[in-house]
Amino acid sequence: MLTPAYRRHAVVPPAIRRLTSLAPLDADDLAWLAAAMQRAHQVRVRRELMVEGREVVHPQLILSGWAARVRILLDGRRQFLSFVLPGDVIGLYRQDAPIATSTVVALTEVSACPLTDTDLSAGFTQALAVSGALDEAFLLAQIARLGRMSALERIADLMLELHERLTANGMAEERSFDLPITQEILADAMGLTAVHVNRMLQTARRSGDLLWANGRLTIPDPAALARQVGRTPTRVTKG
Amino acid sequence: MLTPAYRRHAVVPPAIRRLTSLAPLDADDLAWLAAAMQRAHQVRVRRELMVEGREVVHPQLILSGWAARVRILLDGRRQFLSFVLPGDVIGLYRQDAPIATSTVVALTEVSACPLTDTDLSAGFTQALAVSGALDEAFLLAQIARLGRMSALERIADLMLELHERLTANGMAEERSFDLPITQEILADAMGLTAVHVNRMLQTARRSGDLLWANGRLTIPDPAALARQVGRTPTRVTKG
DNA sequence: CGTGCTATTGAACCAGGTCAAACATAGTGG
DNA sequence: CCACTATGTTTGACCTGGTTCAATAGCACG
Repeated sequence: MLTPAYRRHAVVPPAIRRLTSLAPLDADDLAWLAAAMQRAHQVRVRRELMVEGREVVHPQLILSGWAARVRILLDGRRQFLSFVLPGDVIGLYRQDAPIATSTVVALTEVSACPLTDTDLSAGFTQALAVSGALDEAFLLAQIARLGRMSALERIADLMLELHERLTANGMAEERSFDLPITQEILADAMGLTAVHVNRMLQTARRSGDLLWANGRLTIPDPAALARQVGRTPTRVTKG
Repeated sequence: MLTPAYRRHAVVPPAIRRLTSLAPLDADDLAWLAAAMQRAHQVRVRRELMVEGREVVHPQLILSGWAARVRILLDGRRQFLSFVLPGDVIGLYRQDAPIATSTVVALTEVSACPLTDTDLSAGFTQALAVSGALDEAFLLAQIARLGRMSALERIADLMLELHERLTANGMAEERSFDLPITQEILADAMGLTAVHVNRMLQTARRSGDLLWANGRLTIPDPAALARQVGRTPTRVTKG
């Protein structure tokens, strides 16, 4: 067996980084994963990886780029349900003949690979289970944000969540990460208008809580901000 | 084998009614279910069926009564994440050593039974998978409501959702159902204040969209209201 | 009858929305 | 190299849906 590509590089790809952090994967698991990653395909910005109501062929593992689950109301109002990051899996359902419960759209150029049944080795199953549980936890957090937090709190809380998730797959620094979205997208994720998001970001910048410039978000003091908005790390397994 | 209790009655219990509507259950499945239901226990109003962050022992099937998943912020703000109705399953995780991602609290007296591993027969697995997918779909709907709908739309949309769910387990009439909650609970579910919920309910009543009196909610014309708020039935499987 | 919810109403207030214009910035094609 | 277009950010003035606070009323229950 050849040494997988990621072993020859200094950096482990985000998707592998994340999955191995969810459950211990052995050599077999990693080999399957490497094979799956061979089948990666690119998705252009604004294109859909999955469409609500349509039948799901197979789950997909995101390898790079940002995507989001989205729902559009009849009059055009748009709500992003969650962000989809490298290492995330979409379209994983356990029932027969599943249809997608939401549309997933690429926010940047995205690379993703299908996960066929044969990819689901032992260690993998556990990793996907944990991943699914985390997905749910993030949906719950999103509900609490939209329902009961102020605009400023929502933004701070989301940024901390993204920082947490991007840290898990090696895409974040100690106190910053690339944030390749527009203020309008952030607004549609937080149930706000772009104008108000802009103003709140300025407020956050003035108070030194959040700096966002040139596509990079900086949280000067993540721990302090987390304390301030009452956020605790998301956990779904014991130990 | 004795005839299960529900066969001797004219009405099928809501939990069984719902589960059989999610996937065909054979005699074996139903026998297991009947056995599980023997182990039912009661939970008093305001008591918790499950606590966020605590390890989950086994999943529980709700047999009667209303519950809700809830999150409380540090300063006391409360957000209900979803309603839990008879036939719903809570605490079903696929990973090892799972911890609950949210607290589930009884809104009325609740009867629930644990689902031990032995309960998970063949047909059951599919039913639980569909149930899980529906749960997720309802969380997504909740996000869209909170993020992008007006107070009136949120209430109408939620009532239609509840009507849909209660119809599935036989607890709703053609155009009405029992709604055993307070306006304050509804407010905390919709990210509003009780005062505003009260006013919007009056508006809905005046316009003839929604009538709520004596713990019973009536939707004079469900189809028309659904059209009005742009709601389509929640589906997660083909066919 | 008091005590404790829950529902209802009124009045003042404000977080966030709306509308519209200005200002970047980056392609892109001539 | 310069319009020209397109997309994103920023700002100002004004507006409104929903909140807040406080008081009243209805009702079940011990």
